Amino acid sequence: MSQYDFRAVEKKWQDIWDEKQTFAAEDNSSKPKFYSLVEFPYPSGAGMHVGHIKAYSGLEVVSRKRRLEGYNVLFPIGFDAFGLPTENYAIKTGIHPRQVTDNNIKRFTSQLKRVGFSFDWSRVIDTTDEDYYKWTQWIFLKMFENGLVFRDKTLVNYCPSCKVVLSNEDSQGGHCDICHSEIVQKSKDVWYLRITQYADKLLEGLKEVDFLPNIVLQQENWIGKSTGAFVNFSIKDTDEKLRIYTTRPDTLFGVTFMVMAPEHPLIDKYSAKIANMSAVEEYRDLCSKKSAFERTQLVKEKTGVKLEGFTAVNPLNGKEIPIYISDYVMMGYGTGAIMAVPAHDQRDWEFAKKFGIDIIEVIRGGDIEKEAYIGDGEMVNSGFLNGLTNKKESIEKMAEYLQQQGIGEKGVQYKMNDWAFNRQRYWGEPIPIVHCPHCGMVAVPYDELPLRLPEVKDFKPGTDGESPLAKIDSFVNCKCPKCGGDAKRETDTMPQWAGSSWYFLRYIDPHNDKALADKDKLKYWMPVDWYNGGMEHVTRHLIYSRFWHRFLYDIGEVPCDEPYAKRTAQGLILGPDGDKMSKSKGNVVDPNDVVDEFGADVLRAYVLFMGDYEKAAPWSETAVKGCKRFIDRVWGLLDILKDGDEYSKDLESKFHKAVKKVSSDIETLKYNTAIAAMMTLTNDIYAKGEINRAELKTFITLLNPFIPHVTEEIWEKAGFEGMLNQTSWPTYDEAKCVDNEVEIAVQINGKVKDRLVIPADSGSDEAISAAKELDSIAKATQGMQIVKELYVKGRLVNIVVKPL
RNA sequence: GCCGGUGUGGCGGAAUAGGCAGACGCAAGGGACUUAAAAUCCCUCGCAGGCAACUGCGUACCGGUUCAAGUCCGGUCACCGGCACCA
Repeated sequence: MSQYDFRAVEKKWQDIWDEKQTFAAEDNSSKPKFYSLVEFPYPSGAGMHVGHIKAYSGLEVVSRKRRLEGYNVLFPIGFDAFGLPTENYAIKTGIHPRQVTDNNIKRFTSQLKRVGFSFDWSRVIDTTDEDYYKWTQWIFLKMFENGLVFRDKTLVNYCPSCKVVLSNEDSQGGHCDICHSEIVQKSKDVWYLRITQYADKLLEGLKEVDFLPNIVLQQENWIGKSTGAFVNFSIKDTDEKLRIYTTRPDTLFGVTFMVMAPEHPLIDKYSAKIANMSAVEEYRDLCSKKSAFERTQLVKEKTGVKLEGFTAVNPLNGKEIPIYISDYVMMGYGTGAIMAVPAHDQRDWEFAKKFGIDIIEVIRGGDIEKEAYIGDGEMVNSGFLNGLTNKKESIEKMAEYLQQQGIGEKGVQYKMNDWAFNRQRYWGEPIPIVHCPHCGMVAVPYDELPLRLPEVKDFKPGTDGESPLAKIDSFVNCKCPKCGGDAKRETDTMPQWAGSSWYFLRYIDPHNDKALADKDKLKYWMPVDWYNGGMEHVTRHLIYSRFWHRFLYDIGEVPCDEPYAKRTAQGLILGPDGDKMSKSKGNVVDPNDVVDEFGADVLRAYVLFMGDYEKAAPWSETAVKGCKRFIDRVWGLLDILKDGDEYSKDLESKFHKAVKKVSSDIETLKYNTAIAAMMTLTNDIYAKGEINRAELKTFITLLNPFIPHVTEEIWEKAGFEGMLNQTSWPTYDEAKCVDNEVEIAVQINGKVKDRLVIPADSGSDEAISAAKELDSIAKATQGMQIVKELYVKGRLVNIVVKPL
């Protein structure tokens, strides 16, 4: 048989699949449906990365297997193309982002096709297409209509380098997600989506879906729900209340001071009452200059200023309590003020030590001279709570008391903040809102969507962080849709994450111009059965899109509350040096090079074989060759093909076992062991020296989802009918997975001494007596007392002996 | 600091439910074929000792449970990821 010409063969089948639309999903099918989704790529100028290939190859295998199992499979792809890298490239080169995006999409498409992924190419979407972002804007307006959009002037995360406001999700760790510059806090007018209103639903929804446990955990931590109580402290000589949130209301008797965030509004309101206002101003100034990073440095010492002449009253005992401002209290969480219980909170303890404030123990069990005691114990110095030892009970009792007395009430807090939703940039969806001097914020009417991005020459943001759109008078000036008077358009655009928050719905009906998707089609296809993507999206895209989808469910636009039934994540591919691949390190592997040199099948096999799918693994140039050898050996099977319409006796159980193993491994992301099992089977076949037609048929069907080109070619060359991808997945017989004979180990005191072949159905007695007949075992047990004998079926015999 | 995860040959990694540690692949060494190289095929391949049959040790470290531990329990260390003054 000739050498395998992968270039010609791969091109041939890719053209056939393309022409016949082999992998197009059917809309009105009676077959069971399977919707497998991979995260659509951002079409960057760098082209595809081997990481993309690994991310898509997992569900590619599942999708191909499902089709062979008789499912109607929707496995779509598209492009998430709005965003800063493209815009920055446009600023640098002067090429319009539209042009840049189109070029990059073209390039990505050809690269994806070269790998032979079985995407449904008739459903490709592009988030920057106006027929697409029309519906992104439509959803935004629906949210606006339902009170989920609001505008607020607050301190926000701001990237001085990108000149944009960022959400918390986009500035994790105090650094800009795009350029990694340090984030500063800036007071700005910001559009927010009220995602906190969905915090509980997002948390609850996690119980009904099949996500990897660490994904669930990360989302739970990000949402960060805590339960506790709000307490209103009176301010001495005023009618004002200082409202705080605490998770431990039961420690209220241990409060010796209060702390407010430096930005707390009460400070301005009562500046006249505060005797040392200049010192306060000085401290606030200092804080505002700190970056988010500096401010969250744990190691640094506690700082603060006592407010002179401005004190609170403990509602339980009427005691006067000093109030401080300190930047260890954040305006963005709770009420921006706390009651400090230094005996039982380490931060409060450090502050109290530094400022010489009393420390009152209310929970027994630690040494509060040395550090705060945060464990459980008996309540002391706490009036009606004294003697209680159960934390839950004392919290409950205090909360009830506060409620009765009208001083406070139970409450819930979340770490998650509302989603800062506008970006002062050009290459994004325009926010469809008009600012009218009479009517305020007015929605652009639905029938005027899409609100198109205007053509501009200059994409640079303004120096004061203003959107480039603000410079286009013809865009900005408009009439108010409500009163018809002169008005101005919002000039900010939506963040990168807008388009990807609902894209999986659009695949279902990508060309619909009446709705984001047809309801019957949504009903048939949703939810996504299996979604695979990166861990880096767990607290961003994955939470944002669940939020949007739950909102669409609440307004009756989609048929189910949770969009994704199952979510998995692949591990990174590291550079050959074991470091994360990056251009600057020069360790990036280009999938094109691999396809050129070894072929698409080799690339596909290798990314799945290289290690545990869920873990990071370094690329190895030489290991790729192992997959190349394997595929050549698979091709070589044509040379030793014999007739036969059932499995041969000596390979029968091996084939049944392989079908079983490969079938189950694909379902559990164990692609590496599935391929290993096929390699083992290949070795067995070569050891025998021949393969018959029945065996070959099963063999290449099992491998087809992994290496579709070469198996399809073998199918044709061997003279089987039709196309391999349109046949069916092999089945196995559990009874035939067992061999007639098994080799077991024979142990003395748990150490292997010998091996023995016995009939697989041997009983315990037969196995043990056969073991004892072995010379080596007879010798080892001679002169010994046999304490115990056991047989583990099909595994081993263990004889426990001790000296007589 | 808190929460998760991981730790197995020279390397990537296997190991059902507590049951033969190292499947499969890579690299390495030896051999065959070849004028030669590549490719291919065959053999060896956890460590230490021994001519050998064999013996001892071995899944990060220390201890425990068990006839039997990579797997279970207690403790320690290291690395990776997430959050990070969240009251």
